[in-house]
This record gives sequence, C-alpha cells and structure tokens, in this order.
Amino acid sequence: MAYWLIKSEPEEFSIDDLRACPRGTEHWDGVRNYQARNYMRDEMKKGDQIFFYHSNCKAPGIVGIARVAREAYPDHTAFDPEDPHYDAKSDPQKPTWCMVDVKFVRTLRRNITLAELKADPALEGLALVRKGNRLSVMPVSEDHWKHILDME
DNA sequence: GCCAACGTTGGC
DNA sequence: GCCAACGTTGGC
Repeated sequence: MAYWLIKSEPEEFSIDDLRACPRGTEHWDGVRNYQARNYMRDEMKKGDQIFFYHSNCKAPGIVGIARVAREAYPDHTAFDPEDPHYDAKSDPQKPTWCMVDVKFVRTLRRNITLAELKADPALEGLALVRKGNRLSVMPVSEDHWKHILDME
C-alpha cells in the first residue's frame, strides 16, 4: 500500500465537501501538471491512503484522510470548453489528463499545520515541505505517514 | 496583496 | 534546443 498527499483549496473543495459527497466519493479532476498526473496514472492504486491538505488558506495543513476508490481514468473536464480546466490540446481519443476517485475516510482530530510539518526534523524530505514545492499530488513515505499520524 | 519559485510557451 | 517571458501556485 502506498501513501499520498493531495492539496485542495478549501474555498474550492474542502474535506467537508468531500465528506458530503454521495458515498463520500468524488473524482479528482482538474489536475493539469504532468508529474502529478503521472503519480495518479502510474502509481495510485485502489485502497491507497491519502492525506487531504488544505492549501492557499489561513492555516494550511493536513486536515483529513481519504483513500483511492477508483484508479486513473480520463479526465472529461479537459474536453469541456466551459470548464475552467479545459485543455483544447487533450484529444478525447487519446486523453492527456486523467483523474482518480477519492473517498472520504475521516477528518483528523486537528489541523496538522504546514508550520508544524516544516518544523519537524523527522519529516525532512517530505515532498510537501521541500522548498518551492507546487505539486498537488505527491507521495508520502510510510515512515512520514506514521509520524504525521503520531503528531495528531 | 506581494512575490518567490516553478512550469510552460514560443521565438529564434 | 536554448532561454526569456509569462502565468500559476501558494505561503506569508
């Protein structure tokens, strides 16, 4: 089993929004970064666990846990000119972008903030705290996963 | 709102 | 294939 972290702006789609979805499940569309796509397409497996991270907000941090409910399939929002993530270059016959389904597992008892994650020497190397990191989908090692749960 | 860091685009 | 310009991300 692999572990992941996905970012979302709570103003756009929060952990509570995910919980409120039917069966707590939603497709993770709109990823338009190749490295993030490759993680989803090539490595995310059903059942993998995911930290749900709130970005671009007052207290950025890890707020919940989800898991992969469906492995990668084409992101249809790339074909919709009305969609903010429309990509004219993505051919429906050979889609550029994909998405997975994620399912709500639980909220953390508290927000484990980015400031805390950065301050903890045990989390050195965690992709999230690397300088200039802008990936919206990234792997988390098992050691880091367990350590973060201990912090909770 | 500012701006550093980064990815993408496109001219050459 | 280089690299400057530009757009986006996201913390602060």
